[in-house]
Amino acid sequence: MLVQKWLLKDLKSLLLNCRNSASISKLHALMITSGISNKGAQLIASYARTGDIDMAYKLFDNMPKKGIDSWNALIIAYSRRETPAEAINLYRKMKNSAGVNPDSSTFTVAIKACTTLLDLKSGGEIWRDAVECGYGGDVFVGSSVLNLFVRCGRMDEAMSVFDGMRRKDVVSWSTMITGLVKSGRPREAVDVYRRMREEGLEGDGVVMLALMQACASVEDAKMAASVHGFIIRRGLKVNDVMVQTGLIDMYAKNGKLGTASCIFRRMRSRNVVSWSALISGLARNGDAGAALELLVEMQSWGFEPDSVSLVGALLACSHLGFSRLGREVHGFIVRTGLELDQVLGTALIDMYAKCGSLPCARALFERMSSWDEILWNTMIAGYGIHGRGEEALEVFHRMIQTDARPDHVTFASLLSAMSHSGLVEEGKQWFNAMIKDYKIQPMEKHYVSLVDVLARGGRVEEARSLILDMGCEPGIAVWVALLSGCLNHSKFLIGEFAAKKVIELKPDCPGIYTLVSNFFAAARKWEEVAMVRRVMRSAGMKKVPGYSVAEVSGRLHAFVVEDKGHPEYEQILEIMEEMELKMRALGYRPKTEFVLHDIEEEEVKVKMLRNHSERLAIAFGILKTRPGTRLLVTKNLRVCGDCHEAIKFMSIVSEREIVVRDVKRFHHFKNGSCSCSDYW
DNA sequence: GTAGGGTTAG
Repeated sequence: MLVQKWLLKDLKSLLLNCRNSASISKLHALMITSGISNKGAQLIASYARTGDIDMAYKLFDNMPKKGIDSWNALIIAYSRRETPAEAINLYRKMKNSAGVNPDSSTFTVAIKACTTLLDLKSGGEIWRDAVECGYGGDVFVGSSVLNLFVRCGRMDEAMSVFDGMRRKDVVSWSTMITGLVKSGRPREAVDVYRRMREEGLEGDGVVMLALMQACASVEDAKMAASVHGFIIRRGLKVNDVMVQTGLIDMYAKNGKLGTASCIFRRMRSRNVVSWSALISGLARNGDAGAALELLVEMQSWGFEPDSVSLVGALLACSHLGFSRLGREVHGFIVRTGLELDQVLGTALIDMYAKCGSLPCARALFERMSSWDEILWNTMIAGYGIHGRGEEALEVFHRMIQTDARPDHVTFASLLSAMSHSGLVEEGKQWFNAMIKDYKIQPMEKHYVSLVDVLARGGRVEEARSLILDMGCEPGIAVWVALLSGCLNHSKFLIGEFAAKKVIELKPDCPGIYTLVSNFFAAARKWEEVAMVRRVMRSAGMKKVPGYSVAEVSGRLHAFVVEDKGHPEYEQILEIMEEMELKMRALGYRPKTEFVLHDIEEEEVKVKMLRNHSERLAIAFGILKTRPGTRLLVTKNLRVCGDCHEAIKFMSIVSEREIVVRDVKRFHHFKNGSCSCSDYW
């Protein structure tokens, strides 16, 4: 009797404390001898918790009268054991047996099981049952079905359930906010957050994390500052690694690399995620060098890079044209046996393509085990920047034979590949197919490529009509494309029209002024040439500092214009002048119209051209390598027209293959010619 | 309900 009393009092905690199935059995036996029979559900839960699901099931099966608690205990057990399908089956079994009514936890757990399986059909069915049984407004059931819809990407359904919930707690609000962010609707996420505040609820850490992601994707500096301020004011886990990492990511994606680095430096503890967040942020926002330094530093602190940090590093290699390090990253992946998933594979393929190793890119592409849209797009774009339109088309044709759906990026890459290879008919054909067969509304970038391909082919009238028929207001890029075609084909009438539009739209980069000025010079309109210079001066435009990077013997060397600070500047000039004599003998004449300063002396202009960063980088490469070597130089702006001509001659006199990648495309210089047919 | 990753173009 005493045992029975004691058992009843503490049975729950006793059962909870049982670590293994055997000790539960002992208690179970004691319960039977003491005549306790109303704790079946707790026994089932305890057996299940220790992993003895068979015993739990046996017990359940032998129960003469199964109450809701017992059903729930078993359903929970199955859903916890990563056998959610079993949990759903059990739910259905319960529904069909008479005398039991599911309660809030039954529905919550059953719907959760459906969420794990992303089984929208069963989940919706159970949700309907819940509404029928009067649980439609239950906050737990509501949150679980909310989560189901969110995970399955059904935000509109989620929103309607959310609006119907009588009571909302922080979890339901944050599920909604997180869901909107994850499905690419950050502005609506912020709106929901505002509503939450209006209803008198404060966001917690999870909500803040979601808001940081929202700010990261829309570059809302004001919102970003207010989220950060809120975190500080509330003292909201300020030192929490997750929150700090969220802040780093947010600031980095907003281009505030200084703030991001500052927060990173002040962190008391970091993990791989925090390191990777900053590495990716730096790589994406153009500080590739800092990204790579951080990767090295990370390792010196004992953190092994994972696939995310390596993707960031590969992005940095792509930017810099650092093929040696890119290959080393690939080697590291192979050595450490890191799984080559779609994202990592894509980053590697992109790196090989942008570092000039198309065969490596293609070989890796063929060895992938599955191909998603982004992977196809990457390969198409890779051929595109190298002016290999035929191969780009071949890959595209293979793509449309699979279940991959070409998207706007696919066509942007494909059309740009057509324009870089002069495939006019194909460009037109696929532009039309994009609209008609793939139901993709053309965006400005698609128009730019098509105008480019037409104008390059000399069909400037057609290109102009296309611009005038655009559904939206034509931006500067389409006029620039038209103008370059007009310059190439000496179409001065339409060209003048385009040139005026370009000036009207106030270009913000010197290269475009060069184009306009060169066009007017070719048309012998000297007054307009002077006008362009005036406009250019008064615009006070931001001049992006140009630089070129050469990879020589596996190391990177950066050069700016007239790089007097370089330790070997004198030797570089020497070899350059030496080469120039031979180049002139072969017919090279400097195109001084590419000097956009008001300078009279021809000799000074020539000197300025000689000092362009790409030329210094190439001369350095020639100085440091043997004939026959392939040089790779990347430039952050476009290669100037005179350099383009000069490098052709440099490839002859230096007996080297010179590959220059500028912002637009690759130029392969070999034996005095370049892979691209025209400069503009 | 919990932070970081790949493709366009200039």
